[in-house]
Amino acid sequence: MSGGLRERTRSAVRAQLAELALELFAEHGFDETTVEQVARAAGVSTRSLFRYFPTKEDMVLDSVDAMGDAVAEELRARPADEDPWTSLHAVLHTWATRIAAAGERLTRLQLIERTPALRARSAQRREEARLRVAEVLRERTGLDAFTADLLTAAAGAALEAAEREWLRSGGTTDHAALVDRAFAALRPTSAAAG
Amino acid sequence: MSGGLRERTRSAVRAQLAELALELFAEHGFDETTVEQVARAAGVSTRSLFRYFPTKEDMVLDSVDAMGDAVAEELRARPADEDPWTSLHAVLHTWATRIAAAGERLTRLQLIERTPALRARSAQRREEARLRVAEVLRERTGLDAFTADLLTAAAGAALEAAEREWLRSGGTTDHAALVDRAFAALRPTSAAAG
DNA sequence: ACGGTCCTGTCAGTGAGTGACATGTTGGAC
DNA sequence: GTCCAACATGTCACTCACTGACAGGACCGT
Repeated sequence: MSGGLRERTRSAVRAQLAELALELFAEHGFDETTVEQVARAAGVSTRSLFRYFPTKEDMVLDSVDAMGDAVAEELRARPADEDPWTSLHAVLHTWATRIAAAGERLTRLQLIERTPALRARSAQRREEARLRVAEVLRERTGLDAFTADLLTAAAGAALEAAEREWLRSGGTTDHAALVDRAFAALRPTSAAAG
Repeated sequence: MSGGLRERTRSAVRAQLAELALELFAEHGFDETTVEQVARAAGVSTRSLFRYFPTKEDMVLDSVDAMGDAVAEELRARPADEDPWTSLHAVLHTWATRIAAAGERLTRLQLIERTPALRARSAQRREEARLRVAEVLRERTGLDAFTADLLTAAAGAALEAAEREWLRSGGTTDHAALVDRAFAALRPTSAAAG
C-alpha cells in the first residue's frame, strides 16, 4: 500500500507504542503517567518517543484525526445533487458503523472523556478535521462559507452527542442508530439554502 | 456587590493583569511571550501571576466562561412552557447583543483564533459551560439526557458558526443577526421531542 | 497598637517538549 | 556481496509552564 519498508516499519512501531501508551494511561491515568515511564516500558528513550508523537496527547489521539481525511474523501464521493445534510449524515453514519466494530475504541474514548487535556486536544483535532470537511462541502455544493461552516458544525454536534450517549450506555447501544436520531432531529430547514 | 475590600482589590488586580497580558500576547504572539515577560511587565513575580491565573491560557480566557453561568441563569428565567430551542435562541441572542458592545472582544477573539493552545482551552471551557446549561435545560423541561445534550451542542454549534462568520467579517456584521440566521437554519423538527 | 490573615517573593523541583551532535543500522542501488 | 547515504536512536543541555514549601511583610478589623 504505502511505499518503502522503512515507512511501514515506522508506522508499525508507532502503532505498538500507541497501544502500550494507551494501556499504561488507562491503568494509571494519563496525568499520573509520565512520558518517561512510557518510554522505559517501551524500551526507548523519551527523545525517540517524541520523534513518533509530537505530544503526549497524540499517543492516544492518533486514530481520531484519521477520521477527518476519511470523511472528507467519502464526502467527495457522494452524488453531486444530494442535499448537504443527507451527505453528511450518510458519511458519518457509515463511519459510526465502521468504528463501532473496533473494540479498543471504548477504552480510548473513556480515557479521553475523563482526561481534560485529552478532551481539549481531541476537540482541537476534530475542529481541524471539520474545517477540511467544510472546505470539501463548499467545493462540492457551492454553498457560502457561513452555511458550510454551520452545517459541518451542526453535523459535528450531532456526531458528538451520539458519541456521548453511546458512552453513557457503556458502548451497549447502536452507535449508528444514535447518529441517525441526532441527524434527524437537527435536519436544517430550507432556510439553510439561503 | 461582592464582599470585602481585599476581594475587590484582588479582582481589580486580576483584571489589570489580564489586560496587560492580552496586550503583550496580541502584540508579540501568545506562544512567543513567556509568563516571565508578562510578570516583569506587570512588576510581579511569576509565582504571583500563577496565584491569579491557574494557567497561562486563563489570562486570556477568564471572561469566556463567565458566559456559562450567565447563560444558565438566564435560561432558568425563561417561561416554563417555551420550547427549548426558542429558549436557547433567545438567551444566546441577547448574550450576543450584549458582548458585541464590548470593544476589546475582537482583539481577544482574533488572538484565540490564531493560537491553537487558546482554541483548545477555550473549547474546553465552553464544553464545561455547555454541560451546565444542558443540566438546567433538563431540569426545566424534563427532556432526556440525550436530547438536552444534543440541543445544547447544536446551539453551541450555531453560536460558534455565527462567531466565526463575525470574525471573518472583521467584526463589522451584526453578531446577533448571525445568531438568528444560524438558529433559524438549525431549528430541530418535532422529532427532537421523541 | 496588635494579632492573625492574606499577599508576595524566593527557592527548589517536576515534567513536557526541543535543538544539536554523535553513533549506530540498514535499505537499496550497483 | 559491497558500500554509502539516509534514517533511527541515544545523550546532553536547555527552555518553559507550573507547583509546593517556607518566610517576611503588608494590612484589615478590633
